[in-house]
Amino acid sequence: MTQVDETLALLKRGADEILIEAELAERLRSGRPLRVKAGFDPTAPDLHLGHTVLINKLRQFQELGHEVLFLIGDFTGMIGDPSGKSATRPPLTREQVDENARTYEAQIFKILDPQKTQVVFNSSWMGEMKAGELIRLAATHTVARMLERDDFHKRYANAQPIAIHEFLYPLIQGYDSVALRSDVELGGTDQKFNLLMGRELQKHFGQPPQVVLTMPLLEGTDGIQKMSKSLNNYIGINEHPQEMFGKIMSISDQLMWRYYELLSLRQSLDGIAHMRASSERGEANPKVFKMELAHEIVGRFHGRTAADQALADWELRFSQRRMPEQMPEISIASEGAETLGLARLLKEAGLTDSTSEALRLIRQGGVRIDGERAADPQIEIRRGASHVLQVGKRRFVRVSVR
RNA sequence: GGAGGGGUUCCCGAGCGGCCAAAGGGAUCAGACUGUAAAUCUGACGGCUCUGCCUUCGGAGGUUCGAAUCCUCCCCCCUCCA
Repeated sequence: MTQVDETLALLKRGADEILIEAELAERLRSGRPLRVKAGFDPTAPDLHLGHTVLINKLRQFQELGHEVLFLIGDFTGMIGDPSGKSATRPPLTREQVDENARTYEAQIFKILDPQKTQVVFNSSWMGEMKAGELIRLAATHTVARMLERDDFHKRYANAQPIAIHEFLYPLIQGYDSVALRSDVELGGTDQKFNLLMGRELQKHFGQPPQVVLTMPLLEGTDGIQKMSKSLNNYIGINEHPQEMFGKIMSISDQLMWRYYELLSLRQSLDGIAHMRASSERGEANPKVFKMELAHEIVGRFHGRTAADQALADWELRFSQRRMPEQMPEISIASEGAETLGLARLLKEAGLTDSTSEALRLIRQGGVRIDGERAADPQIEIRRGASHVLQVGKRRFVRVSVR
């Protein structure tokens, strides 16, 4: 096995597809640092574990000596990647974009090497482009070609609206590759169309076409749909250690193996297969493996100590059903009344969204006062009293009535 | 420009004059069970001063004892034709 073969094998791990592998091998053989591009949405500076699948791969390129072009699509952000959900978005101000970029940096540099990362904005060349040039760019592709894209195709077939400007998105993303002279572009499998557009446009502009490397999309905590903020099935890398730990514990035992494969750096594929086999034979409790995974991931973003604490806290709360050591404290004004109804208090304390919900939960036995179930909606709390209110297994608040 | 179809509660989607705060599914929340915030089962799921009252079915008017359901105008989306 040559050095290039080894490198290639490394890069292929976890990747969904490499187009075209032979071209990647050739560029690796050249020995020069490759320009590796990946684009990100400017409005979403809140990265989640799904993004880290890709970022981990970028990191791998860096470790091999290549350069990462972290593209913030502030210009394309005006369009929004045509998912069918988002219509036209209001353009962000320069200040907002800069602010978001800083937030991105704070997050990605937990994984990427700042020395080998260039953060770039596509507004810096797209903002300069003349209308005539944009029309010439649009002239390079046909409507039929655009409709081949899966999103467009489905929306068109399902009688969903497609605005004309949405067709510009793939073109601009592709043009970014021209502007950056990228050698490789990474993206999720859902980005394949856009990534290939980069190849076509580079050829059109007389450049060697970039290699396209797609990574699988990580399913969200529901185990079905891809992880995304809008579906609220995500685990953000900036979430509190306890929350992050808990969310990982809440994924199904089934989904855990997928997370191991795509997120664990500690476990080899063989190691994962081994764990899986032993839990399927009933020799090991899947909960233990899930805790290991949660511990590894929390540790990656919050450090070892925080991960240890999150694990200990989780054990305490859910395996032993004890109250957490720390909880928010809230003081509620009784406004002259001698007592306050429990439902009202729950709402005021932010434990429920409405008193209706509070009453429901009380009737369903989901509310505890100082650890004792409170199933009577008529309960009143006296002024001056202080209690631990609990809703479900997870939400605690220490409330005092003044 | 012409013809037709459609906009329903967080999402999908039924309802098409009273029995509708409105089927069903999803999401969510709670309970049971459990070595998991897994799986499974059960229940809840607009708001409130909660056995009652108030506000919802694209928007504004109207018909009617009564409208998500009928009429008028308006806004938006889709399909076909031009």
